Amino acid sequence: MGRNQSGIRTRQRIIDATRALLAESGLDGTTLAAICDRAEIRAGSFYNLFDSKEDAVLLVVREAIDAVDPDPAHVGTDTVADLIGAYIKFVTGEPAIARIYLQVAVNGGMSDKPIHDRVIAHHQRRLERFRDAALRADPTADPERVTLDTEILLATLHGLAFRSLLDDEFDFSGTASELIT
Amino acid sequence: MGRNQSGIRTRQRIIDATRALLAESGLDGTTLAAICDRAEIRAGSFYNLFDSKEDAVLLVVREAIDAVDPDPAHVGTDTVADLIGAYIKFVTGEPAIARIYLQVAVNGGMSDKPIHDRVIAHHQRRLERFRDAALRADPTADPERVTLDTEILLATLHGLAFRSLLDDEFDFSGTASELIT
DNA sequence: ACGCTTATTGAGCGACCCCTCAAGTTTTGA
DNA sequence: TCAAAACTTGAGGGGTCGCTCAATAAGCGT
Repeated sequence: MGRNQSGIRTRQRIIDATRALLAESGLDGTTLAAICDRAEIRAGSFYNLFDSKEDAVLLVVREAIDAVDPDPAHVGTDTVADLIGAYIKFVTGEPAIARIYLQVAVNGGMSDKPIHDRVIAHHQRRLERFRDAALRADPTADPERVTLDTEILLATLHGLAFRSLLDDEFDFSGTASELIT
Repeated sequence: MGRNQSGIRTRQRIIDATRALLAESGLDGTTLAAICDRAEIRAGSFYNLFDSKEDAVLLVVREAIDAVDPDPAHVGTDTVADLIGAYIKFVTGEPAIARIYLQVAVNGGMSDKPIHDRVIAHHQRRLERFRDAALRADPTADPERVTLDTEILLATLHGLAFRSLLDDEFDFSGTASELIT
C-alpha cells in the first residue's frame, strides 16, 4: 500500500508551512513546534511523514534551487551567462531561502558528515556545469585553465551572494552582472 | 579597585581553553561546560570575568585576526599583495578559527543585530584598506572603479576561503595567489 | 592586621529543543 | 464490507544549554 490522500495533503501543508517559516523567521525560528502549529498538526503526524525536521528544511531548499535551473533536463544547452543568471535569480528572487542554504552549508558542512558530503557534491555538479558550458563556448580553450577560472568565478559568485545576504544594501545583481563577459 | 592577579590568570586560562576547544571541537563543541572543564573552574567564575560565552569566543577570533595584520599600527604602508597575503595566512594558518569566524558571521549576522553590525563594519574597514592600497599603487585610477573591483576581489577571497574551509582538499593558497597581479 | 573588593564554588533554575509512542480514527483496496 | 494500512492525536520523555546566586574564600591597599 502506498500513501493516503490525507497524508499527501498533510505533507504538502508541512512543506508550505516550513517554507513560509523559513522566509519569515529564519532557520532558528523554524522549530518543529512552529511548523506543526502553522500546518495545524501534531508532532507525531510530522514524524509519520518525515524522518527529521532537517529533512523538511532540506527539501524546501532543494525545491527552490531546482526551480531556477535553466536546464532542468540537463540537455547541455545552457550557457555560462544562463547559469550566472540562474544564480542571480535564486539569490535575488529567494533571498530568504538562499540565506537558509548558506546557514545549512556552513553549519552542517562543518560538523555533519552527510550534509558536508551533499554540499561538496552539489558544488562539484555546479562546477562541472559551468565548466562544460564554458568549454562549449570555446572548445579550443585549455580545460585545465577553464576549470581554474570556473572555480574562481564560482567563488566570486558565492562571495558576492554571501555579502548581499548579510547586507541588504548591497547591489548583488548589479555587481554579479559584471562577471558576465 | 582593579582586577586581582588571580582573576587575570583565570581569564587567560578561559581564553586558552576557549581557543583550544574551538580548534578541536568547533563552535558546537565549545559549550560553557566544556570551557569551564578545561579551564578547571566553575561557571560562576566564568561569569565573574565575561558577560557571556559569546564574548569569550569573539575575543579569541578577534585576537587571531589581529595577529596576522600586516600593518597593525595602520600607518598605511601595506600593499594589496600584503593584504591578500595576510588573508591567505589567516585562512591557511588558522583554519579552525577561520571556520569559527565564518560560522559566527553567518549565524549571528543573520539574526543577531549587534553581531550583524560588527560583521558589516569589519567588512567595511577591510574594503577600505584594500581600496586605499590599490589607490596608492595607482593614484590615477578611477576611485569608483577601484572600489567595485575591490569589492569583487574580496568576494572572490571570501568565496575561495568558504570553499577551502568546507573542503580540505581544496588548494586555497594556490588559487588565491592567482589573484595577486 | 583589617576591611573592602574580588574571586570561587556548589547547587540548580528555567527555557527550549527534537523526538517518541500507545491508543484511537480514517482511508484504502480487494 | 471489512481488515489491513495509513494517519492523527495527546501526553510526555530525555536531553542540552546558557546562565544565576547566595555563601564562602582569597587577595589587596592602607
